[in-house]
Amino acid sequence: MSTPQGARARARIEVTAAIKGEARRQLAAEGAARLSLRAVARELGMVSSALYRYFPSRDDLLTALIIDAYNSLGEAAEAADAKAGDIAPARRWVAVCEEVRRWALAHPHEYALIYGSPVPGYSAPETTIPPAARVGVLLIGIVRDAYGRHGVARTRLPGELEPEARRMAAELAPDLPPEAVTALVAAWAQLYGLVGFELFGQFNNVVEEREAFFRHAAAQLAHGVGLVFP
Amino acid sequence: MSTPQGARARARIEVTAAIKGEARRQLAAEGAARLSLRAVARELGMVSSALYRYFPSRDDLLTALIIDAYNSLGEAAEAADAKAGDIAPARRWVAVCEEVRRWALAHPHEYALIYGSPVPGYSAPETTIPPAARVGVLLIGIVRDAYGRHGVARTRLPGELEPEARRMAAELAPDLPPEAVTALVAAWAQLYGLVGFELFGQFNNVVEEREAFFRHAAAQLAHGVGLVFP
DNA sequence: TCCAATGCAAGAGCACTGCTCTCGTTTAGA
DNA sequence: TCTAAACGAGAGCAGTGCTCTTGCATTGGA
Repeated sequence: MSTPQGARARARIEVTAAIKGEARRQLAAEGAARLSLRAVARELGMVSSALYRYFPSRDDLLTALIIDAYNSLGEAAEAADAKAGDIAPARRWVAVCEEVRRWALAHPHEYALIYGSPVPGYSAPETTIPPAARVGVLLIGIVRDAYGRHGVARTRLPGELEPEARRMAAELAPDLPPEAVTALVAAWAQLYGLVGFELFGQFNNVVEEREAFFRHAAAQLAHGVGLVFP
Repeated sequence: MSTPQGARARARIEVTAAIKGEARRQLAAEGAARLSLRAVARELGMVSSALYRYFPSRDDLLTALIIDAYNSLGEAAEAADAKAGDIAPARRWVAVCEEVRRWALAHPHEYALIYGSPVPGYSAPETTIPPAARVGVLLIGIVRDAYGRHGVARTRLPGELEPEARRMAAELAPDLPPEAVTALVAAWAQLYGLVGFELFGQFNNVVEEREAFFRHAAAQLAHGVGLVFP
């Protein structure tokens, strides 16, 4: 385990980790746009061209950071859900939403990297999909739990949306009613609207008590997907 | 009117407009991050340093484009509202939301510039506030109209949010009940969550029938702020 | 054990970027 | 008419991502 292959392979793993670590530091400090390969190399005492042995391009380094950010957010959300324990699904929902907001405020540049404007000329590879889905999967689980316990409040869908709702349900949560899945997907996107507006300054001079405002809005989102507060 | 001052002032206005025009073209084609002062100057047949006589920095040029983008979106939304005519407020709401989405899909880079991650080291000056508020003001007007016609559905606010809700109402729409204003601000942010997720690829492999999905979600938002569909 | 193949760091260099400074020229106002 | 401001052009600085070549060190097979 300590030396799976030769010393060379071990060194490679260590250097790769050091590059990612320094890149993450610079990302957190300055943002993705100011993340410079040369600065990372400089800080690590190596020359910029040497860095290309580990990451073929700046975009590949960014991809690694994107995956890390998704996983960090996913882990935080999952931990918050676990810590919430066996409470009403609606309260679990709010707890997870609040943790997403907390994580975003603590890691603004990472958040901007994964949920802000995409870097031009960059398209995220398939590898980012599973980490990106973690929060969504978690929210689905909460609604599933509520459905198993006492059902969810049901609403009517417009006819034009019914086939799509059925398709999404089949794809994401076959055990849930299509209206619930549709509402869930919308609430998922709306959650990030709330977080993004606060983080990117759109709430400046508008909302002051942001935590209380967010808590209320998250509770309304829960209500929208059919979760009820006991 | 044609020559308000001398030929020099007129030329200045024309050159400034040409720079903004070319910059807007490059922004639409490549995105804000790839907008290059030198490329703009090159395309206009001038040398890069000459451009600094008109815009003191790249950020100032970006600010001009941001204001234009906000105004373009605001005009589109206002036009869509005017075109909708004297229909039920809930339907006006959906019409405006759909126009916001349409504009965003037609101008993805402009949308990313104003609602995506902020450019690092850049803080929007005060001048951007009024254009940025146009869509919000329009939505407030719709709810006000509904309130004047037949009131809006009222919900209860948690106690911790009441002072903030009153403050927001006093600031944004003193003639509306605080719960309505709170719901309105949340729905405003959530609208951009829906649009951003579609535009930035978060709906890939999740939502297919995006127009119908969005229409339904926008109607649910209207419902959330107390508007009713006749 | 030796040796060829490979991995790696370093350096030079290319084509860019935003931005500054200087130098003549043109223009507008006193 | 004279002067100060505005202007375009050019050179130059410090920085960027990325490529290519050059040597050295390590590795795995004969």
